[in-house]
Amino acid sequence: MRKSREETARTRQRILETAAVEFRRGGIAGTGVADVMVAAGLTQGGFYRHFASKGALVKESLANSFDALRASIEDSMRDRKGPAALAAAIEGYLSLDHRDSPACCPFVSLGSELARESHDVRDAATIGFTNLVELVARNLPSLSRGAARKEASVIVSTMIGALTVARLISDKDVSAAVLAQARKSLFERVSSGSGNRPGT
Amino acid sequence: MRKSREETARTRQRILETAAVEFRRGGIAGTGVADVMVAAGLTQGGFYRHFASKGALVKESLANSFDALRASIEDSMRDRKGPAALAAAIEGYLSLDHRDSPACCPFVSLGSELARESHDVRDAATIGFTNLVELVARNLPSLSRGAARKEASVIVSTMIGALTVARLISDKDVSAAVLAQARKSLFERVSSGSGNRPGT
DNA sequence: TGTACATCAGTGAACGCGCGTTCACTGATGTAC
DNA sequence: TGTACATCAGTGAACGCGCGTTCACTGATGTAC
Repeated sequence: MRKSREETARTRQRILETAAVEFRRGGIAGTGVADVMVAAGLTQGGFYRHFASKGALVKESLANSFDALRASIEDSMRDRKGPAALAAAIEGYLSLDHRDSPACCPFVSLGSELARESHDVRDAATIGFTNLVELVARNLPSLSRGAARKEASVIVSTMIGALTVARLISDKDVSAAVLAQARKSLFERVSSGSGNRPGT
Repeated sequence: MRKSREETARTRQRILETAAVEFRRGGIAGTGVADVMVAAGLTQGGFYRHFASKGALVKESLANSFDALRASIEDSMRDRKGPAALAAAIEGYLSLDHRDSPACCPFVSLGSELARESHDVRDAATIGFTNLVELVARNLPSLSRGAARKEASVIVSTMIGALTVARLISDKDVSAAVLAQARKSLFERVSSGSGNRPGT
């Protein structure tokens, strides 16, 4: 039953992409190697032909998730720039669809679990967060580079916090209101150009 | 080895308080009944004299954690009022000490896990969040009741988001910077009284 | 180009291990008289 | 108030079960000549 090199590479990629979604859906601790393999249409025994351990899969699939998040936000900005690009990104990120998606932002779907992961995984998270901050800062042209980064850090923190809260709350009205208020506040913040006097 | 009624009640309370800390330290999925019992100075067999299941312990101990969070924030406000009270609360919440504490805010230490918990637990989380929003809103006297609640929802979301990010990031400088920028932004936001024009 | 053999992707069953839960047992506490 | 018995908090071992990982096996693919 040996497969060709190309098929082996495709299988590995399929496991990786399946895992990225399954970990976000069920949590890292809550998703087993067998769950991932069955979801990828395989049996668990074959897993170790592709990865050395569950930890290796976690590390690699999360790095992919962070990249995919950045790509998804860049995509939501399309060819807009400045406040219009940020507004589009915020609208998509703080939407009910994103909240209810199994492929939700990894900082939100895995936030508290990531804090207990290996240094490797948390290094990938650091890069992922820094990339998001850069992406937002690039669209705050009225601020200096340093000030834009600081402002962007707060904007991204608010987005992650609001979506985290919206997902864990059981009351659908409160949840939708948390998203709506964060959207409104961030819209005003990015359109006023500078938020509330970021300095130094 | 039967114990008196008072001692039984004290033991139950001890298990509850131990569990509240252990779940926040190691996660719900990552903390076993035996871990909690050993940390409480007991053996695992005795657990079921006090609780029907691990789920029942989770529900009850998390409700306690949400109450303890409110009490802790109220305590950090002491007898201050308005912006001064909020500044004190923000400073304590977004501190390095709080970030590194095993008894960290449950919305942060368990955020992504809570989204997958039972409706009961998430109901408790809804009440816990609403209570924090009320506490903050009460100290925004320049705004109408409704506007203050909306503003408070964004402030609390930002606090939770910034602390979540600060905990999962491996780079200590970036982590400290995320907290510092959120503190600065929120200080300005609460001292200006209205943030950025909350409406409706 | 064709043949013979080595490789290895994937299967399905098995392995320890730790988990939540149960249980027989103990002896101090609570209750009935 | 004192006595006899029932209750039950806590112990320590055991139970299934699911997990991550390993392994013998298969047969198609890759390689050496």
